Amino acid sequence: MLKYEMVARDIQSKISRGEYRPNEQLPVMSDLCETYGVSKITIKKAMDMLVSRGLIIKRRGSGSFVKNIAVEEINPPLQDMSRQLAGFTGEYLDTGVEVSTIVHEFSVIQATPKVAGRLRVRPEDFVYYICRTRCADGVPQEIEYTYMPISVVPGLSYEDVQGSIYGYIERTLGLKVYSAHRSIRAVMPTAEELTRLKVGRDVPLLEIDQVVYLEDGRLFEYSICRHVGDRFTFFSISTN
Amino acid sequence: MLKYEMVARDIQSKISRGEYRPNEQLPVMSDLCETYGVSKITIKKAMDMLVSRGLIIKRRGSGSFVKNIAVEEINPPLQDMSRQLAGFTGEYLDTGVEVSTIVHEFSVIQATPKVAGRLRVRPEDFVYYICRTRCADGVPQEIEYTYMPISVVPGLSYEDVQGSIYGYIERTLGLKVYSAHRSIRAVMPTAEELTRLKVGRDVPLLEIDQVVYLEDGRLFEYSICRHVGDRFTFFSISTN
DNA sequence: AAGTGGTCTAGACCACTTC
DNA sequence: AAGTGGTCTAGACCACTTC
Repeated sequence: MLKYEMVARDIQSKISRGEYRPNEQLPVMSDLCETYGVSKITIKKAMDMLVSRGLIIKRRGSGSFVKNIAVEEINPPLQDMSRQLAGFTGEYLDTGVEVSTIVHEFSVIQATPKVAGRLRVRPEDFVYYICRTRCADGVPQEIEYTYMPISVVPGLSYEDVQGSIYGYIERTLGLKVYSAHRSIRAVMPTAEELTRLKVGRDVPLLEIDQVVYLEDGRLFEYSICRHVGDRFTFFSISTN
Repeated sequence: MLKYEMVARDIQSKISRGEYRPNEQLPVMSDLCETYGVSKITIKKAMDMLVSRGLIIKRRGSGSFVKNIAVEEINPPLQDMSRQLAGFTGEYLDTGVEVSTIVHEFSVIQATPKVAGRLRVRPEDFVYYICRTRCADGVPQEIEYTYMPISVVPGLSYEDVQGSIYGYIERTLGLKVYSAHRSIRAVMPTAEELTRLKVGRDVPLLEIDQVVYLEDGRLFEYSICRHVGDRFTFFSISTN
């Protein structure tokens, strides 16, 4: 266990136990160095983690303070960022929810100009096109329109597409998903989506348009994912 | 100018000029130390900034790589995170767009249980309730339902509410907005919103539910903001 | 003037990947 | 074995806030 992780974890547990209370000033860094027997830069790194988790605030010249947050928001931290890249299957891991998939289309096509632009391949290059409805306990949650260059994700089979594509990429190909660039909008379902998602025509969808990168910097996915409005929430913490 | 900022800026400009190309490996840290005449930890901090901006990827044991991104995405970086806390007025600063506001309601009420819970005040405490439609060049963009404890934001006047509340908080009260915790969903407009936002009943809205914190850790705002669907996009970059 | 957190260094040691 | 980035230290110096 890394030192800064241990310190961050300990301070976080003190906040959640009420030992450090909302709006209270935390001990100064030099005191924390003594308490934990670590250097200043290690304390700083631990505090920076707590800032990015939305738990504390730092002010140069004045000190660090616990945010006025509810205990429920502390543990686990406000959003489970670690699952934002896990994919649909990963999202429901260990939740006891049964995930199922309806494959509407799985084909290899030549990239349209728009898809080629987003995937950064040439317009004539071959890409997989996959359209799937993802369900939780049998209830449709989202519909995905996914494009992947066959050169980056070779050997994808119908069985993989019925299950977890990320599972295939990580376990079979040995690649690691690294980051996603997303934009989010509200949209209405198309006629086709109405039946596939089993929603009324007055139900809005949250559309996430994203490109996803591997650990080696290569772009392997462009996808548009449309979530049923009343069944999905996206979390975000911004800090100055 | 801080050293790590200078280094980050220089590497970023080399990426945008094509000197470092997509998927190319960057010089190793020890070389960058020599090139810029700074220590390893300063290089690391600069590279970490580029990772969080979505431009590069780091792999322990193998090196750092430029992501396969389009030049247009590089400069300015993928989303202007710095404006995510600027408020509606700040968002349009220096864009030449004329921002206007329609105040539907501005009152002091006793916090309902829900609002008290979100604002972390007692249910009987007084809070401002402000409902406004915000327009850009006369076109309605969003409707805001805002709650603020009068104890944290004293002296708010009708004039402030017609303009920028954040301007009042920062310039008159001398407080600084620090961070926001948000959740995002897709919703349909109410009958009232149809007329206020001048949209059809088939236009979805992007709802952002947020609490906002000051630099001293105090919670000063709970707001629900509903953006017209085809006129708003929210950006996000996730990294493992 | 005193106290806060932020930047930066030189260098030791470590975890991981590649060969 | 060699090369990569990551963690950590002790300490200098700095920017900013508070009194």
